[in-house]
Amino acid sequence: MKLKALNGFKDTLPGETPLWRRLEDLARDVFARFTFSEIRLPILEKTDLFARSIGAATDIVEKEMYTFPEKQITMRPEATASLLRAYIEHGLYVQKPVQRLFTIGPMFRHERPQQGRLRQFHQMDAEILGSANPRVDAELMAMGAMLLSELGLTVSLELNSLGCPVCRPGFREGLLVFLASRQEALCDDCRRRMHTNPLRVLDCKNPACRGIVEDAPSIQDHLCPDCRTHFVAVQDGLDQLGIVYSLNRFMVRGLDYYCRTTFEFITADLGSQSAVCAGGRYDGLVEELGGPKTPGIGFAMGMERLVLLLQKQQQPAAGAEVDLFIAGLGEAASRLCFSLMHRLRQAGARVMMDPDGRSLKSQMKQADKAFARFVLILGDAELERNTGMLRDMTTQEQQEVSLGDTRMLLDAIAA
RNA sequence: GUGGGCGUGGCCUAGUUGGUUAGGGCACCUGGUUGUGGCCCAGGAGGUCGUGGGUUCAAGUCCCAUCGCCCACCCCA
Repeated sequence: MKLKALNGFKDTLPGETPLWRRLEDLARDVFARFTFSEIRLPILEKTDLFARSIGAATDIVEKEMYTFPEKQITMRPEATASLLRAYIEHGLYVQKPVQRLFTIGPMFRHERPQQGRLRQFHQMDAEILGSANPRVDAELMAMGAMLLSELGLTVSLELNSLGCPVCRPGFREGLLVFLASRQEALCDDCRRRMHTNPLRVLDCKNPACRGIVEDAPSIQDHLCPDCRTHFVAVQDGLDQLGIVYSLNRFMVRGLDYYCRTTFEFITADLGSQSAVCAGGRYDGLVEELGGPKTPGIGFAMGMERLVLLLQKQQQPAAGAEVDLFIAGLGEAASRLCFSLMHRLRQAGARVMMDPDGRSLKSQMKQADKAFARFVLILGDAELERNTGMLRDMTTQEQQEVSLGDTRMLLDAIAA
């Protein structure tokens, strides 16, 4: 085999697209209930946009981006940066005080692929811009929870607050002191992480590190009054909506722009790629990118991960995608079938035929495999009378119908 | 970037201590009386055994290299 897709890039074959459709359709429906509007964004942006928003020192920006260096442009590794760029560029903030936006599409990161992680992957992103009210934090999480629940998935919600520029630096220093005192016992990665991003040590999966981190200071005890109030109110909002969650003081974010509320919906069924939806607040980011001071919060859902989970649950059999299969016997009949098929399609029916005019038995088999609900058989006998034999594939009943009036035929197969 | 595993027709796979035309299942095609599906039966098409070297009288089966894929770490959705 010579030509193949690139490593980490996958075709979604016809057998899988119904599941993707179901996911997208339900997501659009739930987002609509929460009065989110769709925004569609380009895949290429200036490299600088991502460096400034995600953080120049993050792994994503340092080594995982698909960049055309000579042009200084990059294929987006996530959607929030692009969305905020569009928000600022088009002055959406003057149109209404609070914007609720979602976008669905491919993202690109040059990582080593593994289960639930591709180089081209797809996310559904939802963002609320223009309100710092903890109520919208709860609302956004409720929306994620509703979608996941209606997909039939069992996930748990974990919540934390990362503080803000007022309180986080102090916590970070305290944490650093603590870690330095125990660094002999930390894993190699964490000794390195201590200096690049000490908060990351908190969610190291190494058992030894986990044990140490148990005794580390908690961000939740070091929030400034404003962040503390906000955090409490977020929890109150979740409680009001009946959203179950658990506090996780070890959960941090990989991207630089997050502050205050952070959350993840976690599954136990996907190996190490356990987060199917993650997000948080980023109150300083719009301003950082040159827009007005605007609070914001959002989440991203990994669609491949959701599809993997959906595939693990029992799937109902594929429904009929064909209303009518027209089986013609002989060239003359096939000619008639061809034009009849087109007229029925114009009238809205889903119709197919065998272009090669195989045996009737073969055509019946094809109709069966296509889950056609009806087969219309046209042979010499029917030709003479301008009729067709209409067979209901589920009841096996047949009746001769006139071809003179397509309306009647349509009614027959619509029943 | 670092580990581990695996590469046999479209898909899943059997292939003994290297030995005659590489088997099977699914899917596909054609039939099983004259114009009829889902079951069953028969027949058929489809494979340079990832690739390139090497050892050998002989390699899918051993050795080396190379490419590819998967899983895990890292990171993240």
